[in-house]
Amino acid sequence: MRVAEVRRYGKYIVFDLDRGVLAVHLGMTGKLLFDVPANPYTRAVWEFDGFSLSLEDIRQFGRVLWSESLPEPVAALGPDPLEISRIAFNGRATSYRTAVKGLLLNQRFLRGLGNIYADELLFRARIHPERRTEDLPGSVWTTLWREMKVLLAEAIEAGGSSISDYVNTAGEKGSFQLQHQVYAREGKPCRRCGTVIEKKTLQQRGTHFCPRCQER
DNA sequence: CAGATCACCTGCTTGC
DNA sequence: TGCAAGCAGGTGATCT
Repeated sequence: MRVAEVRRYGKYIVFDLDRGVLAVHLGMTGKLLFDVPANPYTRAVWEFDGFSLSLEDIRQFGRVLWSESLPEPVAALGPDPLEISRIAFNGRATSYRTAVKGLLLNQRFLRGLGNIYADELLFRARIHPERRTEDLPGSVWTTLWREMKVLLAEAIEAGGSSISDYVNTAGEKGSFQLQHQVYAREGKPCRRCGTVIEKKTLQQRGTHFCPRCQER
């Protein structure tokens, strides 16, 4: 069995094989690591000529899918945030009726945004996370689209956000957590206006925002 | 049917 | 110090 290509597809890592497509989701605590000894959290090991690839996952929220073609849960995901045009973004956004934060986390809307980047994006766009999507004018979607591109580019440049577990395949942490404006900064002053950052639970997710910069 | 809530799992932090 | 409760980069199943 050969791996023809490895690509990212939303939060999935997709392996195109001789036969079929393998998709790995890391969940909250999953890691794909080369050449490490097995431990109690090792969930899978792929042996190649001269090296191995292990999936470690403490909380077991990760998963491995295989199908003759792109597995259905993967194929059902929305467009990639890095690729979507402004027109397409604005067009898709208006077909949902929910809190804007919930929309950003909906992988059928866009594939790949998670809790950290939803919060950071809403802060940059100065949108309150509970604002209803149906109430947001086109200009706001354009702002979200533009800020999303900038935010993700900066986060990728910094190697992502390592809160506790995340590392790349070389075992290295990212540094974007140092640039977070609101995520995990509740009780601290807003870097833009000094107001105390708040945290509340929204749709079961910790949601961080500046009550002044992001008025309802 | 879309949107909201629950459930899954383990480890670490927090508060009494 | 000890222990239980609460919380964590996510999402499929199950409700309303």
